[in-house]
Amino acid sequence: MTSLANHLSDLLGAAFTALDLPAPLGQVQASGRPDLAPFQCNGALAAAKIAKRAPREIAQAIADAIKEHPSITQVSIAGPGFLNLEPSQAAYTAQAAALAGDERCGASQTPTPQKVIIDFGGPNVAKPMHVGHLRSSVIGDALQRLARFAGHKVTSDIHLGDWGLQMGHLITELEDEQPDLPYFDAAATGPWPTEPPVTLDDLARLYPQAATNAKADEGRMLRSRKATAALQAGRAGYLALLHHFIAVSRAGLEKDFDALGVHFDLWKGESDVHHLIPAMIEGFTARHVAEKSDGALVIHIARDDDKKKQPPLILLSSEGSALYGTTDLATILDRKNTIGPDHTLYVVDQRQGQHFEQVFRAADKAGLAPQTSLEHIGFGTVNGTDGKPFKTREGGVMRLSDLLAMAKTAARARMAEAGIGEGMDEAALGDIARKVGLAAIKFADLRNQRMTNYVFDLERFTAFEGKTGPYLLYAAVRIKSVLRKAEAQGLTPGTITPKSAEEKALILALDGFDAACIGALSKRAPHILCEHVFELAQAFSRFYAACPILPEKDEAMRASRLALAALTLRQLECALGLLGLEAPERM
RNA sequence: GGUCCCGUAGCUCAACUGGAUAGAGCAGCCGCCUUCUAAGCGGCAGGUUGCAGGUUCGAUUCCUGCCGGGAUCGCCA
Repeated sequence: MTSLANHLSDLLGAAFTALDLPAPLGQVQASGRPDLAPFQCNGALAAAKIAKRAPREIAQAIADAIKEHPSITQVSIAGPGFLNLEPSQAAYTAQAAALAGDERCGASQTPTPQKVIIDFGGPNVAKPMHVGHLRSSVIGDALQRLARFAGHKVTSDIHLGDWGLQMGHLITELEDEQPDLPYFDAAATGPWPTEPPVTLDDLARLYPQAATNAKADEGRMLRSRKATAALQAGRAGYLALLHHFIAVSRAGLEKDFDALGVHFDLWKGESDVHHLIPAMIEGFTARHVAEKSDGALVIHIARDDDKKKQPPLILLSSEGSALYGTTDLATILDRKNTIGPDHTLYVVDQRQGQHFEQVFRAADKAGLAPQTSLEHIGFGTVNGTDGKPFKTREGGVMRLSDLLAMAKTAARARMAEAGIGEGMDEAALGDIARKVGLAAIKFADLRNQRMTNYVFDLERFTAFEGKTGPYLLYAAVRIKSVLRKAEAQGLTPGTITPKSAEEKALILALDGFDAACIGALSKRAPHILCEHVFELAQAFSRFYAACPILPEKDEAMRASRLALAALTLRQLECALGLLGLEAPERM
């Protein structure tokens, strides 16, 4: 189906074409002045430059050409040549019917499906999930859902950080604490204990400890780097430790991501492409893509027209170990061989922008993938209300699981206060609180433009009023309640025939879904969809306040409003789903 | 110091790639529950878009220069 805005754009486009002007000038958009008309077209102003004619004169010609069309009830010219368009009653009715009859609630599918990989630049095995991981998880998840919904073939990969220096840090730090473990004997070949020598808490403690020590002591750093190289060279005890670390870490991560409702097709990590590295590097060297520099093996990626100095990508450190960029290249190679993606998105902190620039250029230079097929989806850092990196009151990082628990508790308290869910069992209440708390957190994150730095404010995250996740859920829940009662009374929805301003406004809001999905995906900007869902929920709330549904005496009008409510719920739940939110039955 | 990003209401953020009177939410004030969930709805107030120039019919948006904040700059990720 076609949105009303697109339908009108086609109409205006034809009118522009008839004047020997480009059709895209006919682009119709939601009006910036909804008090004047719901839609506007600014093409006459741009056309004035091309045709060297007065903009109002062109606008008048366009208006004359379209004013008799059945979809339009009024067209007027304002200011320097804005065209204001008011759709006809027939257009509203037809559009509502089309939306109600469309399985996808008005959202189109891409005409050019692609194979897309979404790399979440996963958590580091050595560190627990904290609030900083929220962004990549939630943004990446919204993008994978949007891309799938649009018809692309998506493969998501958490892509754990499990192969670099952090493993050397963990190994050597553990050795200092428990030197008698069998893993540290260079000659030992196993078998190894099946019980992991560490817990999740141990990992969380060991890594920062080692990193701090190494920063202060060059000799300590060298031990970590040598251990990293030895691990990568295949030392059996270290590999056994690696597998323990990954298993312990993954068990914790699965719990966290499950609680967050984020799922991946692949749980790959850097260590999974280890076996590809030697041959890859050999090939690079043979083809003179890579060369020696200061004891390391590098790929030069600087270009003559660079404004900014581009340091080379380091493939092998002077200790002989692979680095972050090396495994990223090997991963691109692996994906080329196993999946053959058209496009790869890396949803990773903006601070790694330079790293990805290096990797993408190197991949292009080495013939692994064209640079245009690789895209870094950066985002701002998570700061506290003071503008500095977020810390708890005690000065530590806040764990994601603690944040989720807090939001859930706050939601539960709000329900008790409002007397919601009396008579329900504890499990059902907990499930509602979980959904509400999760919606609060996810929406608070997603509604921000991706690139700007992000202020983490616990109060805002657990707020349930205003422009929040729970507000959206609440709109859906109220519709569900109405529909339940309608069904109990044997009432059935009918043809949507909007009469009031609120009903028309709601149809227009519904009609914006397609543009929101396209915008959010093409700009990799979930906040555009957030904006749409909020406007939809708002339009519904106004309709709900102004237009009685069940108490309405006129049968046709009641059936019309019931159908409009049902349609709204369908799109609301669809859009919420794309953002990774879920509406309960009651709240 | 080089490069990049940011600066919009008291606070947190939008503004569909140059359009009309810069919009929301929170906080503040005033109304609305014996009609479907008040986690709601309506209204009021709140701005020289960091500063100064430039480009043009028109600038939060594009260009230049300042001021202020952040990120990053070869073997960490």
